[in-house]
Amino acid sequence: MQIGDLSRQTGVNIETIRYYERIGVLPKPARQPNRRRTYSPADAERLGFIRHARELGFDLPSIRILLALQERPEASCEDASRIAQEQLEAVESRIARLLLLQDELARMVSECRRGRVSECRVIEALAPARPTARSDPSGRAGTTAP
Amino acid sequence: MQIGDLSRQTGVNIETIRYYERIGVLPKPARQPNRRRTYSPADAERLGFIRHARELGFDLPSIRILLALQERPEASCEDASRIAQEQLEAVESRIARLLLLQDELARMVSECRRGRVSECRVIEALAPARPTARSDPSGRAGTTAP
DNA sequence: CTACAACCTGTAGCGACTACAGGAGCAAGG
DNA sequence: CCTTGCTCCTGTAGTCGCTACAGGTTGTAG
Repeated sequence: MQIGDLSRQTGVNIETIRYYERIGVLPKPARQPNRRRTYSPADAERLGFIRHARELGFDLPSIRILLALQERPEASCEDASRIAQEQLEAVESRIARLLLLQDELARMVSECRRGRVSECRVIEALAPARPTARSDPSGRAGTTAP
Repeated sequence: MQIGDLSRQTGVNIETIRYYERIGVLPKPARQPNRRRTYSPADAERLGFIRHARELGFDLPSIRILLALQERPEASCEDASRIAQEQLEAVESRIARLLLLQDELARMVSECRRGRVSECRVIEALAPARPTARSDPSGRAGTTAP
């Protein structure tokens, strides 16, 4: 099977397949005499694994670890479950954060009376706390973005 | 106020501030004789606006539009509410997607008995449909045996 | 024979930053 | 005076996970 077949079979873009090979997430495949890549069903399985993991939001370093584990059936799956646990927590916190955003955006949108910018809740809600008469230029430090 | 003060006041990284200037999201500030950038409270407000919008997930092109609108109080806020509406929809669909992931990940993690990789639900769940010891996997997209 | 598809390599671009090299300016302390 | 240390400067390159292109070769069908 050559790269186009693999691409169709797994739904992964050809360029992405070559990219995965370049960064070592997929092994270098055998080549035909004309230098074209040849893949086995095992390669397709591996790529399917990668694809599914990407869809679940795992990053490529994590996927590397999961792939390495997958090849050692007798190893403990401690690492795998830790990675999945971390991913789950990351997803949960993203959800929590997005729910807050959703709230704020929904409020913005629903309160916008579609009049002039000067009365627009969307714009207003984005503006930082205004120095309404009183200024606080003490530059309270502290939270630098991580 | 110079760039470090602005950074502390808004919580935006110094490098990011310069980046925003480079791409024209922040206007080029006045300079002191020693070439250092000087910012006004209005700049801080603008940057605060940008930061908040970024936190809400707006991309920089959208933010550019919102900033331009903000400066024209008499304009209609139609664009602003449309952008916010789109952002809201994007957030909603991201939430929906993440809830599905959360489900799948939670199932993975909870079913993992922390034994060997060969029995690990995490790894198993990521693998694509296996041919489970079946002979003749001829079904798929004109593949030839390797 | 010609057209076209599929493949090849290598490089550059995306978005939104972040990091670093290598230097300048300035205040305080010795 | 000189050093130390801080902030700032410019310019460039790296991050992540792709995606797109240029410019070439090979294979296949009509």
